[in-house]
Formats: sequence, C-alpha cells, structure tokens
Amino acid sequence: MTNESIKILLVDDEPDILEFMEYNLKKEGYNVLLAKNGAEAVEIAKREIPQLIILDIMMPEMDGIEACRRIRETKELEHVLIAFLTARNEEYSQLAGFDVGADDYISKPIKPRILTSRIKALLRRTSFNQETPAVQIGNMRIDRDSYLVYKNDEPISFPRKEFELLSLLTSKPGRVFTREDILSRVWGSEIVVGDRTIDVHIRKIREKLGDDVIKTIKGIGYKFDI
Amino acid sequence: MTNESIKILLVDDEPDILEFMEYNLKKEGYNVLLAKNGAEAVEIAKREIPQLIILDIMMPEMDGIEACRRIRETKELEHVLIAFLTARNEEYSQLAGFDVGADDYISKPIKPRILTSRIKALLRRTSFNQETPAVQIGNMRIDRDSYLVYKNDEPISFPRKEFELLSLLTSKPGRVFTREDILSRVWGSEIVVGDRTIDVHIRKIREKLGDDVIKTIKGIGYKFDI
DNA sequence: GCCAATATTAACAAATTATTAAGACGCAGT
DNA sequence: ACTGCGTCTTAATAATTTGTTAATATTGGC
Repeated sequence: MTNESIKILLVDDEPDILEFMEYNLKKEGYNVLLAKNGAEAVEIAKREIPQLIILDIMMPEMDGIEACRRIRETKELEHVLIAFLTARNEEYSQLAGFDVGADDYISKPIKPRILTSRIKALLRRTSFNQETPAVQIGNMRIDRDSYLVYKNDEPISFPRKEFELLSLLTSKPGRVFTREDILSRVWGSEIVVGDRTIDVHIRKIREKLGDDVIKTIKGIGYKFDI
Repeated sequence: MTNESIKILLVDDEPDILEFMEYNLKKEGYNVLLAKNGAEAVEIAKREIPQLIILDIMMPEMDGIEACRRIRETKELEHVLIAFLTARNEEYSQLAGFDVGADDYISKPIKPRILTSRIKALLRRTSFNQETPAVQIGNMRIDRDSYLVYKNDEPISFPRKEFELLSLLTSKPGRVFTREDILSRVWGSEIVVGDRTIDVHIRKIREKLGDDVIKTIKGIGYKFDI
C-alpha cells in the first residue's frame, strides 16, 4: 500500500520535534506538511486539506486548542482527523483537546514506532462519534461539546479562557487548584501571564454564575464548590 | 517553602550553564545538586535520589545518554524524572534520549522562565494526580485537597499557616514537635520569626477546634492528641 | 512563691485578592 | 485595509485577609 496520497500536517513550535516526526513519517511514505504555530497550521490546513493534523498543545502565538477550534470551524476541515501532542499524563490537555474536537492524542516523549502505529490506527478509523459527556454539578451543567454552561437549563456562553478555567476547577469539585496549577493547565507551561489575569477571569466567571460557586483560598488558590 | 524538599540534580560540563541554572532554580527554592559529568551524576544520583535530573547530552567522560541509561538501571532511580538539555540542531539526540527513558528535553538556549515553568510542569506530572488522602483523627478530618478541616463533618476553614501548622502536628498524632521543628517546617529555615508567632497560631487553631486538641509540653513544644 | 515559658489580646504590617477601566489583539464583515 | 466586536491581558487602586509583633497576663514546674 502506498501512503503517498496521505497528507499529514505536523504542527509544533519546536523545530527538533517537527524534524523528528517528519523524518519518521516520510520514512513511511506519507506526504508531510509542516507548520510551526497554530496560525500557520490553520492557514496550511485550509489550503491543503490534509487527512490528519498532529498538533502540539503548547505553542506560542496560537496554541493547539485554539488552532483546533479554528480548524473545526472551517467547513472543509470539519471531519479532518486531529491528534494532539501532549506531555505525558497531562489529562487536562487531553480533556480540553477532546472538547474542541480532537480525535486522539499522542503523548510525549514520542517514539517512532508508537507514532506510526498510532497514526495508522487513526487513519484506519472511519467514524468519529465520541461525544464528551456533559458534566453536571449542582444546578449547572458544563457541556464541553458546545462550550456552553447551563445554569438551571439556561445557557450561558463563556469565552475560551473562562471556559477552560471553569472546566479545570469543575474537573475536581472541592479540590483547591493553586495559581500555578491554573497557570500551567489553562495557559500552558511556557506561556507566562501575570497572576492578576487569573483573578480577572475568576471574576468574570463569578459575574455569570454567582459569587459563591468559586471559593478563594487565600495564599493557595481557588476551588469550585457547590 | 515547599520546594525545599525537592532535589534537582543539574549535570553539565559547562560551569557557566551550571551556575546559571543553579541560580535560577535556587531562587525558586529548590534543593539544587550539581555534577560536571555523567559519572559524577550517576554517583550523586544514587546517593541523593533527586526527584529530577537535568542532563546535558554532550559531555566528556560519560555523555548524557549513557548516564541516563546507568541511572535508569538503578532500581531506586527507575522513576526519577530525567530531562535532557539539547542544542537546537541536535535533532537525533531527542530520539536517543527518549529511547533510554528520558521524560522531556529542554532546548538551549535556556531562558529562566521557560526553564522553571518547564520544571514545574514536569514535577507536577508525578505529584499532581496522586491525591493526598484526607486524614481522619478522632472526630476531625483534615483534607489537604480542599484545605478544609472537618469537625464532626462540619467544615472549618483555616488560613494557610494555621493549616500547615495543624497539618504538621497531626501528621504524627501524639508526637511532640519542638518549636524548632515547627519553625523550620512551617516557616522554612530561612525565614525567621519570633517564638510568640507560634503561640498565636496555636491559639487560633485552638479557638476553632477546642482547647484540648493541642497540648502544650512546656519547655519542649506542642503535640496534637485526641 | 518564684520564674521562665506560654497565653492572650489587640494593634500593626504585610501579603494577597478584588475590582475597575483601559489598551491590545485577533477576527469578521464590509 | 478599515471598522466594530468580543476576548484577553495588564495596570492601578481598593479592599480584605493573614501574619507578626509587642505588651501584658497567666500558668506550671521547681
């Protein structure tokens, strides 16, 4: 079988990783395209319509999640396979990834054989119908598919960061997430924003859901609690 | 500070790089160990069992790959996190590094913020998902995940220092902690506060939980006892 | 009863978070 | 490319909580 006609778009800000994956996929005969950030990825994807896009989650400019959203918004790319690259054990990334319509995730460190077999399995797959179940907590429901939160069946829309922050906090109700947890999971380990940014997002969520859903543990962080 | 107990072993033959990383990690409160080649690294690692080892790939004597292999062969170090330092164009080093069991790589040039946030992300992988089980003592339960203490199922919130102090005392019920123990473990060895500060915190805890949970051993310290 | 150690209280200082508004940025539609 | 819109971030300031100290009272062992 020949893979020549199968286009795979690789997206990562680390040239080393890009090169490494490119090498291994070309060896398998795939038609490999490269992008070094989310914006470029979206652009190339629209032009080339690849079968599969492998996206690093953590990237400057536009991260993988956002890029994925943009890609999914494009009609021609609605059913393109998208796999995320994540660091080992970063379950939240996986979660967020699936939220925006990822089909699979591949965890770093990447090993050649695993990479190729994973890709083959993905390409073999015909239907993609894994709906992320909506999460129900108290009188609110968080629907990861539509990026909507319902409070008493009333839909409230959240911008991306707010949604991801709320999503993180509600992933383990009652548990305190430190500012560091929040920063690295919502913003990524390499993107550095000030601490006040978190406060502001918390405030916006509180404005929409009420002051009492998110509790402040001074000196530690925040937690979602019903 | 909580990072004090986290040992990080830095391995590089370039004294400048070593010093640079040491400076940045010490600033974060980590317990930093240094080695200038692979052989030394293996030796120190076996003795100190650090949580994380950052290895330069290119080194005289014994290179990073070989050192990594030796480290992984040691049972006690099997699950230690290992990150490689790579230069931009060492594209194959990744492959080799991951094959011998590396967890991540950090590419040069090293930027302080990226270094530290990367390290935090790495360390979180091992520590995040293991939930600290709540401790039950008598009619009270101490839940580190939610920063709450329950007395007869009734939640009582504690500010950080009080919580940490109570947490320390309850870590070994019945055992007496000297004022020195308390100071160094709750306040850290560098920050110096007066002895009365401890008394005040003890008092605040007693106000919330009742006078009898913490006993004073005059001239020695305090103990938690039901 | 004496004395050093601890308790207690309230006032002060430091640290952390809340709030608000303004600017930056990207995107969509024109 | 221009404009308008929504989102994200920051800066500045206010509000609040937490931590520390100092001063005074009390305790418990000798």
